[in-house]
Amino acid sequence: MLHRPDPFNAQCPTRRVLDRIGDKWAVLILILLERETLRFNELRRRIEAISQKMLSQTLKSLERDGLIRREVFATVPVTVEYSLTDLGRTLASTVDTLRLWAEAHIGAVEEAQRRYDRGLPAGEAILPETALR
Amino acid sequence: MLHRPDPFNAQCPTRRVLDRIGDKWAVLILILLERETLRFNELRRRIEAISQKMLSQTLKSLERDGLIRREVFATVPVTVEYSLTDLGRTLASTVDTLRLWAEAHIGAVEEAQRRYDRGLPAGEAILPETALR
DNA sequence: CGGGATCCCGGACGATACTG
DNA sequence: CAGTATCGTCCGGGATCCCG
Repeated sequence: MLHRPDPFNAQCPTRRVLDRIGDKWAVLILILLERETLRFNELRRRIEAISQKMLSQTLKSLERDGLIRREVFATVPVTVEYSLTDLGRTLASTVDTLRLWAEAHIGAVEEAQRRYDRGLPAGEAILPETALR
Repeated sequence: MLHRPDPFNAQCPTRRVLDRIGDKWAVLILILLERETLRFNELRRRIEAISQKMLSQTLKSLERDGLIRREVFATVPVTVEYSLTDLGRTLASTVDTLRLWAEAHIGAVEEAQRRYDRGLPAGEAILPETALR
């Protein structure tokens, strides 16, 4: 690579990758598939409130990125299984730490929100004007 | 907590936290602030293509979540500095591993995309019908 | 069952102008 | 400098129908 990746440059490929990770549905799908291979409607049932359109669309782009594998079995009716590729597995484990963070710190976040909504006092100092710069 | 967090439940708070992380701008801001304290327009310049509206909006919700701290200095014109809170720092380091993943695997992702766009051969097996289930 | 195609709405987002 | 306010647009994504 001729120039180092810069996610803050709008054109940089790593920025696009970051944006994809930023997809809320993609994150949930990766976390689920890290645990087990699932079929389309199984994913649909597990991820509450996702529409079939978004599921199908998100699965397709994850497949395009080489993160998940799509296997079609010629049964009637047809069966389609989704699983992580090796590449996808490396990402999924990273993404799962985000889930762990969320579960561990959800309390602190909610408390911060309540304080902020009350009028953001407490914890945040009001700076003296002596601190001019 | 009475019931365990379930990010797949649309109402679960951890799901909302995950969605916030899913915010593309939030991720970039956290990564930048992990490195150093920055002022509003400094952030604006560094994050290419962000509008002042989105920056202001994202900063506000990050502050509300207790992830960043906003400090106003009574200079003329006024100076505002943004920095991570302790809570924000724990998240930022996790998020930064995503950036590292993106930089490390961007090549593999782009190659997968090219293959997919060519007609998704190579690597993906066409299953024999004998594998009926 | 696992989607694709179409229609359509609301909210996200950008551009611009104004202010303390 | 660091925002807020207003407006207008665009498109993400839900709903629905259909098909192999």
